[in-house]
Amino acid sequence: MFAVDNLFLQINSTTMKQKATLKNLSKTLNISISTVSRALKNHPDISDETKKKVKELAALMDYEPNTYAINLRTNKSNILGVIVPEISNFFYHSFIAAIEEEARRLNYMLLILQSANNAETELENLKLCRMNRVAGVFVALTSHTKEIKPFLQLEETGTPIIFCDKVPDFEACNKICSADAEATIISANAILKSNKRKVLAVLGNIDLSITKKREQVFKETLENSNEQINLEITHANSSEEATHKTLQYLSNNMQRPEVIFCMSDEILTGVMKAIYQTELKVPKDISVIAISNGFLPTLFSPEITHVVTSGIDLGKLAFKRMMDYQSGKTFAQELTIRARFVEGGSL
Amino acid sequence: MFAVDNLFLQINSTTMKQKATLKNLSKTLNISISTVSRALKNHPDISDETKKKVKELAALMDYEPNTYAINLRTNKSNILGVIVPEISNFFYHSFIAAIEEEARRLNYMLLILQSANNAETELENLKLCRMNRVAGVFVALTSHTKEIKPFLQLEETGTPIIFCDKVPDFEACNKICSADAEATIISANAILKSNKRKVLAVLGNIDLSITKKREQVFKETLENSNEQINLEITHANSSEEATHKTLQYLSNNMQRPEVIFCMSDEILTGVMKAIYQTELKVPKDISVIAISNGFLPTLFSPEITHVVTSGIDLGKLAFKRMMDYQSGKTFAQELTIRARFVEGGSL
DNA sequence: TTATCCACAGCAAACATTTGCGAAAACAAT
DNA sequence: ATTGTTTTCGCAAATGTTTGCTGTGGATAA
Repeated sequence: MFAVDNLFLQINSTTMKQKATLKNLSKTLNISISTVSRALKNHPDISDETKKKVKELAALMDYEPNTYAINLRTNKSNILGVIVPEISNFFYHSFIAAIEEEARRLNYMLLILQSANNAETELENLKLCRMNRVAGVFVALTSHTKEIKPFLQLEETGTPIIFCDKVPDFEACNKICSADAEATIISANAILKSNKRKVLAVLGNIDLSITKKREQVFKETLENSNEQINLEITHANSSEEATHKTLQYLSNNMQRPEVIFCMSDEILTGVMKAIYQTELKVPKDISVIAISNGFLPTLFSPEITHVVTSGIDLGKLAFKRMMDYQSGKTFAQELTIRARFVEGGSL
Repeated sequence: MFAVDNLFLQINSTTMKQKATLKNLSKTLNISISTVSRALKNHPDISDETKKKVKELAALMDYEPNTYAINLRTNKSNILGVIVPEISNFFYHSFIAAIEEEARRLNYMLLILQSANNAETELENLKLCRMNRVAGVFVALTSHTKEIKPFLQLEETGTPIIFCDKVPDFEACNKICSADAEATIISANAILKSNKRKVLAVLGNIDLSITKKREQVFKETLENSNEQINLEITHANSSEEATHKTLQYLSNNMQRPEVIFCMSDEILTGVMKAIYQTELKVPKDISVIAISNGFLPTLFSPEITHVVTSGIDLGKLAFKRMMDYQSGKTFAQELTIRARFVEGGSL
C-alpha cells in the first residue's frame, strides 16, 4: 500500500500516459484484474480498503469502462435502435425526442436511423441494428413496407421489436399506436355537433392503411348519425397537393364546404394555405378541424380545433413497453394512446 | 471440399443452430479463423476457391460480423455522436436529419443525445460519447455551457469534435456556423429598402451570444444607413413571451411599429400570434421579416419574408468537415453557411 | 541440385472485460 | 491440534475479430 504522495509519484512517472484500463489499473496497484473489476462495482468479495484504493486510482486516471469490451463479453448493449421513415417530420421528431428522454433516464442510448420512406433502406437499417446487437428496436414502418418477416426474425433471436405508429396489420407482435379510430370519431362528432352539414375531408396518401382507416371511420361516423351530411372526400400526397385540391373545392361558391377535416398536420398546412389564398375567414366563412401532433394548430389564429395524437405520448408508451419486454413480458401486446380533443376557435 | 448438398447437410445437422461467427465458420469448413476472416474481406493471400467456399457458407449462415468485437480490436467505431440541446426544435431536427443522411451514405451511424439545454446533461452526454469510443462528435452547445475544456480534452485524444451552430467564442476549434451577421445584415437592409422607419426587433434570450451578435449587427446596420430609423428592441425567452411583448408594442397605436424583425422561428411564432390577435393585416398594417430555418414562414399567408439559415445545409457542411478531419485535416477551421433571402409577401 | 520466390493458410497474441472456480489466509469453534 | 467458516483475492477461460509472423508446399531460376 502506498502513501498518497508515493502513489501519485508512481502514477506520474509510469501510468499517466497509459490508457486507463483494468489491466493498467491492476498493474500499478499490483493487484489482479478481476479484483479491480470487482472493486469498481462494489462486489462484496472485495475489502473496503482495496475498494478505496482502486476507486481512487480509477478516478485519478479517468478510468472509463470500455463499452465494446463489456458488450462483447456480455453479448448485449444498452443501445436501442430507432427506425423511422424520417426524422424531420411533425410527428417523428417529437416521438424520437420522447424516447430519448426516457432512454437517458434509464441509461440507454439511441441509434437513430431514417428509412427515407424506402423499404430497402429500412431493411439496411434493420441490419445495422442487428450488427450492433442493439438491445431492442423501435420501428415505424415506411408506407411501402410489405415484408415484415425480417423484423419478426430478429425478434425470434431475442431482440425485442416494438412497432410504433405505422405498424403491420395482422401479425402478432408488439404494437403501439395512436387511437386512430377514436381520434377520427372525435373529429367527426365535433363536426356533427357544430351543425355544419357540408363537409370536406382532406386525407393523405390513399395507399396508406392509416388513410383508409380514418376515411372509413370518418364516413361511418357521419353516416351513422341521423343527420343529412353532404360529405366530399379528397386525397393528397403532399402539402402542396392538399392546397391545390382544397382550392378546387373552395373556388366554387355553390358547393363550398362549411367545414374541412384535415387528417394530419401535413394536410392541415396545405389546407390552411388554400384558405388564406381565398381570403376566407376562419371560422366565419369556413371551419377547420384536424388530427394533429398538437403543435401546428396553435400557430394559426384562431387556433385550429384539433384532436391530438401525441408523438411524445407515443414515444413514452413505446419505451415503457420496451422496458417491460426487457424484464420478461415478451408476449405480443397492442397498446394505444388516447386521443384528446383540443378546442381552438376554428370550428 | 464439399459438394453443395453435402455442405448443406452438414450445415443443417451441426451448424444451423450455432451463431454465425468466424470461429464457427472456420470449424465447419475445417479452415482457420484467420483464413475465414481474410477470405471474407478479399485479402489477396487467400485463393479464389477458398474465398468462394467461405462466402457461400457465410451467406448461408447469415454471418454478420460482430461490431463489438471489431471495435474492440480496432479501437474505433463507425458511430458518430451528436449532442444537441434538443431534438424537437425547428432547427435541430433538420440539422440531425441532414447529418443522418450523409452518415448513412458513408456507413456511419449516429448516437443522438439531447442535453435538455442543461450543461450538466451535456457533460454526461459527452461522457457517453467517450465511453462508446465514438469516431467523432458533433455538438451544438447549450446556452449555459461555460466550460468547453472537456470537449477539447476529448479532441486531444484523437476524437474529432465539430462545434455546430452554438459554438464556443474564442477557442481554436472546429466550428460550423450559419452566417449570423450576414443574415442579420440582409434582414436589416431589406427593411431599409422597404422604407419602413419604425422598426421593432424581437430578439431571443439576451444571455445568448447569438442574440447579442444579432442585436449588435442589426443595430449597426440600421445606424450606419443614412436613414432616420426609429428602432425599438425587445427580448423574449419563449414564444409566449414574444407574443406578450409584441402585443404591448402593437396595442399602442401611436408608437406601433411598421415592421417587426424576428430573430428566430420561435420568436416568429410568438409575434405572429400577437399580430393575429390584434387583427392587423400583414403587410398592409404591419410588415414582418424573420431569420428562419425556412419552413415556418411558408405556413403563413402571405408567406413571411425571411432569411434562411438552413439546418440542413449546416448539417451537410458539418459532416463534410468531419470526414475531412477523419482523413487528416485536423487543423482548426471555422466554416459558415451562407444566408439566403426569401421573398414572402410580408414586407 | 540448390537457392529463391510465391501463393496460400495457420498460429497466436492482442483488444478490455466478466465470472466461475479455486485457494490462501485469518479466525473461530471443537 | 484439528476442523470448519469466512473473508479476500487471483487464475484462466471466454467473448469475436484482426493481423504480424511463420510455415509449407510447389514452381522457377541459377
